[in-house]
Amino acid sequence: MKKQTNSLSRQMPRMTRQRQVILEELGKVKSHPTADEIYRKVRRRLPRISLGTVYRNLEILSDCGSISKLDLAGRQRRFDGDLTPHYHVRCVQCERVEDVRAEPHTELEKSLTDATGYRIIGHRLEFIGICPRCQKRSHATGRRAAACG
Amino acid sequence: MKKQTNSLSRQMPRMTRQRQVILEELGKVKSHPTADEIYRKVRRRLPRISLGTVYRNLEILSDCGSISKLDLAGRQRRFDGDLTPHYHVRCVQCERVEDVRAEPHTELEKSLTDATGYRIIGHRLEFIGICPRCQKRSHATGRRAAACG
DNA sequence: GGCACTATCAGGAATAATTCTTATTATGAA
DNA sequence: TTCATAATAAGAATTATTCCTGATAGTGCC
Ligand SMILES: [Mn+2]
Ligand SMILES: [Mn+2]
Ligand SMILES: [Zn+2]
Ligand SMILES: [Zn+2]
Repeated sequence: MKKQTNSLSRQMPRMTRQRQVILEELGKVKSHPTADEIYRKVRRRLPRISLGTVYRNLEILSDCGSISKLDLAGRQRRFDGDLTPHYHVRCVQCERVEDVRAEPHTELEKSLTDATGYRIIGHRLEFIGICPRCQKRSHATGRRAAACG
Repeated sequence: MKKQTNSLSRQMPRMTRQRQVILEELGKVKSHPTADEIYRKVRRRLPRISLGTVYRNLEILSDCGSISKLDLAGRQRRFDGDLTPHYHVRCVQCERVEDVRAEPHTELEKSLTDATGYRIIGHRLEFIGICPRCQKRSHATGRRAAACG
């Protein structure tokens, strides 16, 4: 329903305290936090910040190319401070999202223009699996399917 | 393209009129409609149906393997009556989603278990581009953003 | 410093998609 | 028919996100 904003389409505006802290907190983690996870982290340093400010600044930082907004499966948006091109793997049980270090498979896009008529500008590849933690737990308990960690 | 290990995990319950019409309407189209698009179609035949019933039955039909629930980018869920394995391409401008007829690239999943520790059960590959219709309409804005989800 | 101008803020309302609750109705077995 | 169960319509609730508003804070100019 929303129009897609072009990446790098916005000049970096002034770096406010809130924006700085959001950027720092996102840089600290290897996970791929949602807006409200970032909000909780940032609030420890800026207790008066609002969730709206977090959303707005994540959008701004993403627009000017300082962070990346992930478009993964699931209803909640996730953000990534790591700008190098990489894929992700998601645990179906605990929803954890981790990096997959691999060369982008640009060859996948070959010949698709002919096949579809679309001008192909990219692709999203996301692996689905069960993380080591959840594998261990399902062996141990033999049941349970949510909220690990 | 998640493997079909746990589809059919629910036995098909009785086929009600509402469920039947939802299935038929989804079977009619080549597009990948959202729940409310299906709701609008179905309502022409069953004007008293509720959106909640559409959601509930799409869930049930998907659980028992009669349709598939797509896990694409974007905040709105889409459904597909076509159960054969295939990929999709999404137009960034008009959000249209169309099929990509291609062999599943199962080789992508090779070696990921070693690299990540995850037990890989599938992958989701979605191409991003501009559809022929939107190419015609757009003003040569040469955007080039390789999005690797 | 004082002033205008603008960006950003906090807080909360609004929106959108989806799920849940409740009272009612349909189905089918005994 | 009687009864238990499954499914329904309607709408409330929830969740994630965006938008609005009035207040505040940074910037350039005098
Ligand atoms: Mn990452
Ligand atoms: Mn399809
Ligand atoms: Zn896990
Ligand atoms: Zn298009």
